[in-house]
This record gives sequence, structure tokens and C-alpha cells, in this order.
Amino acid sequence: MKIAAKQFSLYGFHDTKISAIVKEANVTQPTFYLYFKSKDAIFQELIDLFKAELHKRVEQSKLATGIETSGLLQRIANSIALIFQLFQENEQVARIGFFLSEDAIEIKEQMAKQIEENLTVEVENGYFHSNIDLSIVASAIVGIIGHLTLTKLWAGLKTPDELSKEITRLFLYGLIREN
Amino acid sequence: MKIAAKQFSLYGFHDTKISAIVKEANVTQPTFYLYFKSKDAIFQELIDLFKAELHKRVEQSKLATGIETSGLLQRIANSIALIFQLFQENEQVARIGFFLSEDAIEIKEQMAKQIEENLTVEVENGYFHSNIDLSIVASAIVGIIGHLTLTKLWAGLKTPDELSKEITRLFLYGLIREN
Amino acid sequence: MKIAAKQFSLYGFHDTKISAIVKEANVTQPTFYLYFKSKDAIFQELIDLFKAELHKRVEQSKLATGIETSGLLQRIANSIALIFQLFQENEQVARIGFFLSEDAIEIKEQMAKQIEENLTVEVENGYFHSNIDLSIVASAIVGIIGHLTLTKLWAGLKTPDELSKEITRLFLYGLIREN
Amino acid sequence: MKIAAKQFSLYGFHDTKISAIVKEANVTQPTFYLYFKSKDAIFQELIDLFKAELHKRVEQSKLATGIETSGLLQRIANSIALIFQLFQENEQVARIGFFLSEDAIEIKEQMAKQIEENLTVEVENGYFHSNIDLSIVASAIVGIIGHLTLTKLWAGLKTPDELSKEITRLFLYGLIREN
DNA sequence: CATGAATGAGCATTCATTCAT
DNA sequence: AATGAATGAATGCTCATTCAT
Repeated sequence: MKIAAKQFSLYGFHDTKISAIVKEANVTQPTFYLYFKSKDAIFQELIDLFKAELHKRVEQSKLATGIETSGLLQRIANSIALIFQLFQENEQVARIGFFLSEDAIEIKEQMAKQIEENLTVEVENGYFHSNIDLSIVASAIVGIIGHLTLTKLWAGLKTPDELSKEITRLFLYGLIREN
Repeated sequence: MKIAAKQFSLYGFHDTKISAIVKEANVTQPTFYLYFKSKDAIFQELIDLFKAELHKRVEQSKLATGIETSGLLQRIANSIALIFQLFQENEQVARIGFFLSEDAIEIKEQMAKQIEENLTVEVENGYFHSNIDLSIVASAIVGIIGHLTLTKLWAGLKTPDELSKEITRLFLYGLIREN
Repeated sequence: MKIAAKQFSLYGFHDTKISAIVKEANVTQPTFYLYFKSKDAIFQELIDLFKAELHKRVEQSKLATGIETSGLLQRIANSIALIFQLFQENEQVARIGFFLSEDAIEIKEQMAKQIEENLTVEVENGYFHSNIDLSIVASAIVGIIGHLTLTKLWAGLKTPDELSKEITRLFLYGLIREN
Repeated sequence: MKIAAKQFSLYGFHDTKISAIVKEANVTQPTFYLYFKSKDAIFQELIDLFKAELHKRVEQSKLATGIETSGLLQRIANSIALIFQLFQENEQVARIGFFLSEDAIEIKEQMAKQIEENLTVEVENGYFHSNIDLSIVASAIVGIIGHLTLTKLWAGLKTPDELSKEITRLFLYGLIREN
């Protein structure tokens, strides 16, 4: 599965050939079919793996938010950092689940929903504006995380910590200069 | 090309068959090859189309920003709305160029760069913080626009105006409640 | 189709390879799929061909029986000869439809039904016993024709005429010696 | 072997998979190869089993004919009934040996030969016509038995006794109505 | 006596692309 | 300008069979 993940993430679903996977794995094609029902099946298996891990991590970030007693900014940054760390540690699987799969949108929407719930609590706690569409904010966060992962994290330009800090500041205080 | 765009945006590159395109176009396969060098070529042509249009539109939004005399928020919102309008009016081509193509990342980076330049001016004008990484902000904006297009705009849940307004407010003033 | 019929009749369905068919036909595999949807499809097409031809021939033999004014034995022998001739002229297709296909039993039952109808008329005309199960007689005739085709006709040991004459005599007068 | 017989008779040689046989037998594939040299081998073994049993039974029917002191019709009917009984009691193996195997024709020819010998005796005894080709009669009997087994016996429509009686009457006295 | 794990060899099918007209 | 007819080159998948234990 590691090898398959690598190939899929490198070449995409169609351009990844079973023959290439098994060659790199030093087994034969029938062996592949001993463990996986089909090309689609192993791809889906990888997606499900990522899906589960992502769900867990976002859930963790939720708990973290509640438990932490430090400042709001720090708490939120930590939550986001958790996600970036997942992407960093599982680049290949993440690329499949978050960018290559047809389930990607659904996965992102699911993630957005989790984040939205989190934000709702913050609004109830009086930290955030109540006059902003949280579904859009959540969706925006997902979009940002996804794109920064692709362009900054995986490009090696930024660390999870840096990214999460910058995002958090941006989201909390905005761009505008306070006079 | 319209038909090809439709098919590509519906089924993706690999699952779009030349045979299907020509059938819908009521021509034969050799006729297709009379006008396009290959499957890749027509795909690339569609991408280039989008690329050019996107570049133009982002440039316009830059000009708009400069020319507009109304408030900062309104000016920026207008700029972003222009992009969303492009996505709305050219859904199929946009889906190809911005999401399906392998050039997508490059296109987005190019767009981010344009936006970054714009932001730099605002910083110079003293509107924005100077202690924030504008390349990240630009990248974030691109990520947000992309994802909201997919989940809100094309889903018919929000209009370009609504989206651009919400985004702008979020980016300018942030989430945090001012006391 | 001629070549396919030959291969199928020689090797059976499974041991007939598309690659062999197209090689003998001097075309490539895609060309095959231009004209036939699948291996199953061309096999079924051959079966249907035989089915139709057999039905027609048995129907003809029915008419012939009614029209002919010569002796009963001769009339019946002619009817049966028609069937043997079909088998002789279309050995390959017949082997597929009558012996190799999974529809073979159904085809034979259909043939038996046609023959039974014919026999019923003869009984009504007073030529035959009425105290014999005609469905069995019809089924027996089918069994005989099938097996003699395989062992005598296609072995080149007997002609349609000889076979039909012998069968007819056997069926009409039986084996027992009249004292 | 029982399970293999069942599978072969249900699905034919090619569509029967060793994996399916061993699964139903609750053993593994290597275990299969411990007892049978190959797929062909077990198939052949089943055929030989049937072949031997058939030979024995037809031989018995020959003896029966000689020994029995009752009327000719009854004696012959008994002989044929013995065959039908074999088919009834060993449906699966019989289907393999008599219908599915490539040896089927040879087996049938062998059976026809035995029957022919039997008939020759009856001719010599003066019971039957001498101006009829006994090889055809024997072959016809084989064809009838085979096909009636398939369509009447195994369909549960007739018993061995009924079938043998009808066949015998038909063969002895024919269809024609005696005035 | 039995098996978990593996494989060699093959086969139907698909699809972008092109030739001759 | 257009096409009917064809193909080269793959690729996923299956199944009987065997090795090492």
C-alpha cells in the first residue's frame, strides 16, 4: 500500500499501472490481486485510510481547542498545526485523499463541517463575530489549508507551525492596519 | 471545443473519450484530428483559454482596485467578485483549468503572484499590516476562492457578490470580536 | 463470422481465442471489436443464426409433409432429410448451435415441439397410433437426428438420404419381424 | 470428487474453478494437488468412473436380455431401464461423462457397439428384420437415451420405467397404425 | 497431511490515432 | 473538408499450479 500510495500520488489514478506497483513491490500481479480486489479497491482503501485519519485529527484539534487554557490565538494555531502535521507526515496518502480522489470534495466538506462546529462554539463563547457565515469561514479555512499545503508545505517553503500561525493571525485580526 | 470542455469537466481527462466528443459533435474521429493535434492538445488549448482569461480578469481586478474611489472594503470586494464572476460564467473551462489540469497549480501560483503584487501596493499605501507574509495571504486567497467556487458558487449556494463580500470582511477585519 | 464459426466448432467456446480468430481473418483485435461487441456476442450471433435456420428448415419440413401426395414413408423421410441436409451444409454453425452452446437444449426442445405438432397432425389423420406419448417420440427423433449427425453424417459414413430413410423405416415399422 | 462432480456438472469444465471446488471441500488448493494431478486429471477420473459404470451396466443389460425368459418387449425394456437407472442415480457423473466431456462421443460409440452386438443376436434369433443397418439402430438408441435423459428423466418428467417402455414399443412396432 | 503465499502465462477489451479514399 | 475502416499498444484481471514450510 505504501508503494501504491507513492505511485498514485506521483502519477494519478489512471497513469498508475498495477504492473508498476507490483514491480516496485517485487511481487507479481496475481499477488496484488491476492490482497486487493481491484485497482479501484486499493485506491479507495487509501482514501478511506486518509479519511479516517483526517477525521480523527480534526476531532483532536477540536478537543485541543477546548482543553487548552492558553490564549485564543495559540489554541487555534495549535489546532490548525495538527492538520498541517498530518499532511506533512502523510504526504502521499493525503495527496490522494485530498486532491486526487473523486471523494476529495466530500472529504473536504466533511472537514469543513467539523471545523464549523468548532467555530460555532467559539461564537457562543463570545470570542468571534456572530454576523459572519460560519459555513463560509469553515470552507475558507479548508480551502486555505489545502492550497497552502500544496504550495508552501509540500514545497518545503514553510513548516506547519509557521503556516498555522500566519493563518491564525490572518483569520483572527485580518489584514487591516489598526490605527 | 464547447463539447470537449463539457465532457472534460464532467468526466475528467482520462474518462473523456474522443469517441464521445465526436459523437456529441456529430462528426467523425478523423475530423477531430483535422482540427486538433491530439487529445492532449485540445485539453491544453482549453487550459490556455482559461489561463488567459483568468490572467486578464485578475489584471482587471488590479486596475479596478486602483481606479475605484470608494472604500477599501468595497474596492477589494469588487476585485474578488470579478474572479468569481469569471468562474461562474465559464464553469466548464474553469473546472478544467483550475481543478482538473496538471497546470492547475502553476495557474494558481501565477494568480497568487498577481494578487500578491496588488497586496504589496496596499501595504505600501499603508492600508495593511506590514508584518504578515503576503505570499501566504495571496496563496490563501487563491485557496479560498478555489474552494468556495467549488462548494458554494457552483453548488448554487452563494452568488459572486455574497462570496466576495464575506471573504473581504473576513480578510480585512478577521474573526475576532472587537470590544 | 465464418472463421469464428470454424474456430468455435473446432475448439469450443473457451479454447477459441479472439487472437486466433483475428489472426486467421488477417485483421487486428480492435477490428474484431468494431464488428462484435464481445466474444460472447459473436458466439450468440452464430447461435441465433443457426436457431433461425433450423426453425425455418423444420417448418419447411412440416409444409412438405402436408403437401406431398406420395407415400407416407417417403414424405416423412423427405422431411427428415431436410434437417440432415441443413446439418451437412452448415456443419460448423450447427455444431455450435446444436452441441456446443448452452442454448443447445432449448434449441432442441424447440425443435422437438415443432416436430410434435407435426406428429399430432399425422395422428389426427389416422396414420399413427394414438396411444403413444408424442412428446417422447418427438424428443426421440431429435435425439436420434443429433446423434446420427455426429456419428454418421459428419463422419462421412452416411448421407442425409440414407439416414432419413433408415430412421423413417425404423420409426414407422419398428424392428420386429412380421410373421 | 463428489464436490468436483457437482461443480463440473453445474458449470462445465472451464467454468469450474479449482478454487471453488476446494472452498466447498474446506481444503486448500495444495491439498487438492495432493490427491489429483491436475484439473484435467480429476475430470478424466470422473469420466473414467462413469465410463466403467456405463460399460458394466450395458453389459448387464446384455446378460439380462439373454437370461430373462419373459416376452421380448419386456426383456428389452428392462435392459434399457437399467441404463436410465444408471443415469438417474449418477446424474452428475453421467452429465460429465455423457455430455460434457470430449470423450463423450467415444463413450457413446462404445455403448452403441455393445448395443449393436446385442441386437445382432436378436436378429440371429430371428426376432428382428435383417434388412436394417443395426449400427444405425444402435446409434439411434444411444441418441434417444441421451436426449430423453436430458429432457425427460433429469427434468423429472418421466421415470426410467416409463421411458424404457415407450422407447421399446416405439422401436419394436413403430409408429404406424396397424389395420 | 496440510497450508499460506506466491506465480507464469495468458486473454478479453479499450482507446487514441491514422490510412486510403 | 470529411469519412469508413482499421490498428498499435496497452492494461486489468484470472486461474491452474507450485514452493517453502
